[in-house]
Amino acid sequence: MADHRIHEGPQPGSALTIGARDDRRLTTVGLLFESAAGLRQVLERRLESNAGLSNQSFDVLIRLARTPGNRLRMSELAAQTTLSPSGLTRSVDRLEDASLVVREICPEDRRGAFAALTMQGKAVMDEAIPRHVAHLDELLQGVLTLDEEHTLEALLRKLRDHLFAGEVQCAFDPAAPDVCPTEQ
Amino acid sequence: MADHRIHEGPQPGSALTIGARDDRRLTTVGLLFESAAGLRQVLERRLESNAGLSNQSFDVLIRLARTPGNRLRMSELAAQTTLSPSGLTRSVDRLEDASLVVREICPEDRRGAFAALTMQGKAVMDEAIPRHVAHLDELLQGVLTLDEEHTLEALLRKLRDHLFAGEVQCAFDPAAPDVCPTEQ
DNA sequence: AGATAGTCGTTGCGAACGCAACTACCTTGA
DNA sequence: TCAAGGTAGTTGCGTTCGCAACGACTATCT
Repeated sequence: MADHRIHEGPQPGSALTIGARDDRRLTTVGLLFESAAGLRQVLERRLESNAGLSNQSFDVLIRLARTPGNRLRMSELAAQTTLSPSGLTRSVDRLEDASLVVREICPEDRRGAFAALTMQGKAVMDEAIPRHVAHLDELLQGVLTLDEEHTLEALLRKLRDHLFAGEVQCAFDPAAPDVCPTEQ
Repeated sequence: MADHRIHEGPQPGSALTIGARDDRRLTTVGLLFESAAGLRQVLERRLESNAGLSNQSFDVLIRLARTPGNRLRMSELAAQTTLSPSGLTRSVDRLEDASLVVREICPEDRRGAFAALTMQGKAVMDEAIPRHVAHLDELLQGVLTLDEEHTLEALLRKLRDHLFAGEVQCAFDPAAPDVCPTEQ
């Protein structure tokens, strides 16, 4: 059971029959959402029991852990995580309550603030990251070949870059789809 | 700006340097999450202004719209959407308040309930779905070739099936990774 | 038939989020 | 120098969600 999760093709009798091409795209984005949601769910479960961290907290922490100096501006962190400024504020509040992160004032811009990993936060991540990676390996073992993983990564990167490029650009010219500079 | 959204490789100086292979997988899942989040955000914005629907409501409604009879058991709907039973209850509550859906009792199992599209709900979806598809086409136009889209779909399907198969199986034997029957 | 266990859906509760409004600060230009 | 406008981050408020507990019903077993 638990199959036919998504519309695997519309029923011919339905009054809402959709063209096959349209349907394919609908299915693809459905798969994207389901994959992300499924992965998130599995990872969150394990992350919770391993380190007592939500997926969201882990996302913030790993970006700090992987930044030289282990600190990042709040705005930078908000941009990197898919979180609104207010959402990030609360998230950092929680991490600060848990003594994993501290806020540091920014000397050059006194409006700004850094979120910085504490010693304890670093220790937690030093343990949590390898576990997380191991879990990921275990989870993805045998699903995709190395080639397929590379392909998937490349396609997703293309998609993501396009989506966010379009978003940034809308301020200037919504009609120009691919002018925005991308990384690398 | 708005680039380097995700860790595009760890800094060599970082104390938390991670093996390159591990890093790649971390990046891939990061891309998966970001793509889904980005797409969700863009679609939601448009969906909201076009039909006054949240992405979540649309997800429920489209599954009803594409089912013969335009009705589905609550539990079925909960399984199809990535929503807990309680989450689905509230969602259907909202849709019922909006007169897009009605609950119908299930004669064969008097515990159960159907969620069924109302006339108005069907009318809304008859208009919303083509718009949504058009938006999707516009959004994805020129990002991926047809081949790439097919490849992406196939890879995502593999991934999703594996994730959910593992989830279901855990109840029986967590060590057996690919016994669960899949669709098609 | 009657007791027990399991399933379907709903509700109380607390957690997390986004939006809009706000404060504090920086920047630009007269 | 000082005013006007923009930016960084926080907070009030409303919304949505999942978990756990519950009531209603069904299935199973004796």
